[in-house]
Amino acid sequence: MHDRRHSGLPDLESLMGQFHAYLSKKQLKSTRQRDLIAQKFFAAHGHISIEELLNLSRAENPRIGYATVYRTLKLLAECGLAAQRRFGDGQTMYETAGDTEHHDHLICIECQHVLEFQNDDIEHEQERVARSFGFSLVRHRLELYGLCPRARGIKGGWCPNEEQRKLSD
Amino acid sequence: MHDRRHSGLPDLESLMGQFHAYLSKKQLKSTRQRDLIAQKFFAAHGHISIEELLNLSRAENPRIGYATVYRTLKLLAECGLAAQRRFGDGQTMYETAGDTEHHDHLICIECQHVLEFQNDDIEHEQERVARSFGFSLVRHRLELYGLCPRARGIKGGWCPNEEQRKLSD
DNA sequence: TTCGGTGCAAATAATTTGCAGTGGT
DNA sequence: ACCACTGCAAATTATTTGCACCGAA
Repeated sequence: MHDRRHSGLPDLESLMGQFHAYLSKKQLKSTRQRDLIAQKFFAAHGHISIEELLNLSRAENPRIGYATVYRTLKLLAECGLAAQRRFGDGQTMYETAGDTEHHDHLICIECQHVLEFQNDDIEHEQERVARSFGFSLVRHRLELYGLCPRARGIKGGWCPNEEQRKLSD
Repeated sequence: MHDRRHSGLPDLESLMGQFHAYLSKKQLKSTRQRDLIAQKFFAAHGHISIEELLNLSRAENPRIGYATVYRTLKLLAECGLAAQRRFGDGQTMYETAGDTEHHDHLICIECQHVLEFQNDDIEHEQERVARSFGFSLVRHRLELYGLCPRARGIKGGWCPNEEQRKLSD
């Protein structure tokens, strides 16, 4: 149902390629900083905040500043490679938005973590709704908020938060 | 399909009642300012920004300040009567979120206007997805972005923007 | 060599908070 | 009367901008 995520994903090289193509089309320049930030961003291919991205980038180049991260992310958004998202109260997050791939979000309101999923039935139904109003559908956003098994009090229940921790250690 | 908006909506009185119930349960006080802001908010029962709400409230009581509006909206959100929403880049918007009623959004990316709709098939499928991850679903947000008939270039096409204007005159 | 890019610090914008006085209960 | 609430202004936080210097084309 959603393992598309792990196969058809554009690879880093192709994403960087798209980015560079956009820059040169607009007569803008490729710089170390932009490349570094874009690579970190693509590598994280999930949800990342400006601050996290800054920290990742500073690990390799400590002199990178907030402004450059903001500016680079704005470029990435312009060329459709990043999408701005503002969940609950927290900071603004960005995510990769390759054309081929789309996912929706399932968010635990207790541990705050975010799972991605994809469901074709929902997508089709959305198409139908839009058509029924005479609209042509361009894009959408679907976020489900709920409680993960752990938060629901299921003992030994699985929690996306911890899952994530395990993966990143 | 969406004329439910004009029938089953909780009325102002009932909404104010829920608000007051919440306040007294929490041993908080009902004040003129809170009542005024809440009423303006419910009356607008669509999407409204802090600033718009402040202006509406100031029309009746010019001394209302931003802080009070923020604080009141936070209370309304706590008791489930308001929901914070951050669309594109603009300001944060709030909308009424009565328990009985739920709607999703269909937004024209050209004329910026927002239609509400409700589709049970999608709702059910969302439930199923959440369950398949072991989540219990609490609430969701669905926004469809597209082009309205007019924007698609259909001559004489219908445009939610103008529709709205007609209704509110 | 030429502009656009970068880093920093200062500017803005959005939201929150401290406090002295006001007002529900 | 008590303690929460309000309005204001100051504080915080997130994001943008101005500018002198740097570096890709």
